[in-house]
Amino acid sequence: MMKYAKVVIDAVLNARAVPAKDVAWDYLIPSDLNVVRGSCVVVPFGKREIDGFVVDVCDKTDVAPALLKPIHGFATDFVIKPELLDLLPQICDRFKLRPVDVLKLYLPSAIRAGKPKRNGQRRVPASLDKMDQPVILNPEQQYCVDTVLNQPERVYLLKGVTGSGKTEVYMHIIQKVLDAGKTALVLVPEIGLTPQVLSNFKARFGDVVAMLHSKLGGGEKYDEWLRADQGSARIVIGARSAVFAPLENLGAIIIDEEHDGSYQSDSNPRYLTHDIAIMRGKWHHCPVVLGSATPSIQSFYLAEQGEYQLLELTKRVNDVPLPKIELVDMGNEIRSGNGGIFGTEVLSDLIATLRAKHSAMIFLNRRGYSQTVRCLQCGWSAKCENCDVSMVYHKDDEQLKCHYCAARMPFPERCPKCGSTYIKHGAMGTQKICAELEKLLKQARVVAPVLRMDTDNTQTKGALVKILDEFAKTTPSVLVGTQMIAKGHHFPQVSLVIIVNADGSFVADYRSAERTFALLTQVAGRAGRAVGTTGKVYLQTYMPKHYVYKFIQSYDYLSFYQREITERQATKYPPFATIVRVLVSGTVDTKIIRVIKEIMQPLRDYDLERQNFIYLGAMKCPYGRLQNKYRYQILARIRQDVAETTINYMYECVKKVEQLPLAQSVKIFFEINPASLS
DNA sequence: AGCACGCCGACT
DNA sequence: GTCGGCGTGCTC
Repeated sequence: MMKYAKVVIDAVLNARAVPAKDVAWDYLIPSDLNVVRGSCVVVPFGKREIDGFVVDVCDKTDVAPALLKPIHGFATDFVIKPELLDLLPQICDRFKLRPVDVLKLYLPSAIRAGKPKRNGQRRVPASLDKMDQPVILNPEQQYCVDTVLNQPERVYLLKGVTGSGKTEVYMHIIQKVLDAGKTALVLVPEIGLTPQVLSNFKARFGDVVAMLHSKLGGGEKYDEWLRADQGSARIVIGARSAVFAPLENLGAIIIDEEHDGSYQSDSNPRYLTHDIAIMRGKWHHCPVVLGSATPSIQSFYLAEQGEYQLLELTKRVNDVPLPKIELVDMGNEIRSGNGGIFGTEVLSDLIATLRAKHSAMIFLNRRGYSQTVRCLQCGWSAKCENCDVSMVYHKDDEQLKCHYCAARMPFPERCPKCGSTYIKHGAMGTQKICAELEKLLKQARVVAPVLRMDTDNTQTKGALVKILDEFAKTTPSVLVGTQMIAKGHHFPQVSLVIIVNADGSFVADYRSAERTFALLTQVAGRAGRAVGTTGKVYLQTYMPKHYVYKFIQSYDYLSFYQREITERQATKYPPFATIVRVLVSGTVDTKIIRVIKEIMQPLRDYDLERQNFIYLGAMKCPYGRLQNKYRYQILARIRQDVAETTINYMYECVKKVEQLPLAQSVKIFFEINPASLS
């Protein structure tokens, strides 16, 4: 009997063809090709040859026989696992994505393209001795492991303070999963995916560990993927995109530091790692463990509602006390005549710490030398010509850089507008802190190297490890850095942490307090992780009365959560509402505005009838132009009880407008609970 | 995206 | 007459 394949094609189609672009196309399966559900094939399409994904194989078709063409061959030998194909409709519906975009996540083009030729050696260490033995668990840890293994069909929220041994809990669960002949998926934040994490797992589990993340080179990525796909790697460790890892027979899925923002993708296709992990967990009847010292408000709420089961680790392994956090009122410092970077007491303590041969970490939530460059005479400031943002001075190469596009310009010696030489750096970045600090230490006659770590000097492979190694082996020394110094690294010799400007992570969005709490708690946790020392943390702020600092200082997650969830309920923000953002961008702003109006009209009518929206509005984006494209958005806050139907209606409206000739030169993005509104 | 088809004005 | 502009529609 003749066999037919339903093929989702990977072709960029004209907006006018939208009714067709979301569906599968029928093709004949030649008898000599073993095409199965999940095959990735090459098919003729018009006069072209394109890649396509076989989502079904059947023995009848509605298409006239004369129109049918045969599949030409395979794009790759990899076959998408049945589980992931089963989840395809669910994932598309949840995030309002096109099937082809999700299929491409399942089988990324780097993998489809095959193994590139490479000259280098395999970078991922092939094997390590199994030097590392399982640690005996404390009763709390053991209880967590037993609960997860005894009731596998659940989602767990594992809340444990820094240093309470969450990793050991994960490892014990994974060991049992392997013993049962199953596989495990371990997801970590992008920034936390260091060689250390991998080598810890390799040391415990040996060669069955594979690593998958976007920074791997083509050849390595292919190798690791292949090992997971064929089953020779039974544990996959990876960042966000590894949630689609081709593992069969999953026995556990772990999301470490589940509150981390990198689990939500910020470019298309946008999805939330937790949701995918939970769908896979359901399919495999396996547990999903979300671990964090500072769970996201969303996850803790779901645990409170009984959707997830809460497990807690309250004791720090080794009973090391948590560092003492002191708030420093920087407004006060200025009023008493100290206009420097550090509070008076902070600086003297830093010097004392270094003299006592301990090291220190200085945390700043911003990269570059200074945020803005301004002429004091005429007020000119350096703005990117393609984007509505200020350019940032980078000292390494004496350049002003735009952080949103490739624009660069040399630091002007004279103001381009009025010619004056009074050009001032505004707020500080890591580079400026380093320079200032070196001066201060010299004055105090303290000999300690100042190391810097941020996204600028860790782009090249191995750079990050090199800085960390140097910091670890040089005592005393100071490490100045952004977010990335906060994650996971363990430095026993650090007894002091300074958070230069705690307020830096506040931006106007409903999650800023949550983000600040998680980030600063984690930063604080870097101090005093060694037995016998009590660490100290200075938190410099201009808002010392802000509630988030009170709760950070007392390490009181629960009270923080209570306050936050009460506020969200009162103000109707997630999880008590769902936010939808429709972003429209393009080069002609009048067209964008017309598209926005077309989408808005039916939504306004819909709202008049039903009042499903707590808020509905259209506006220019905070960054109204990026990479020379204008950006406007529709923001909707939807009552939670009608969220699903309202989101579906909004999506229908967007799809309709997308088909209009008017929308042909603009791009429309549809996001549910977006991570950023800029 | 490409390509074909078809309906108009401008030309050897 | 017919050459070629691009608006419209289709690709299993």
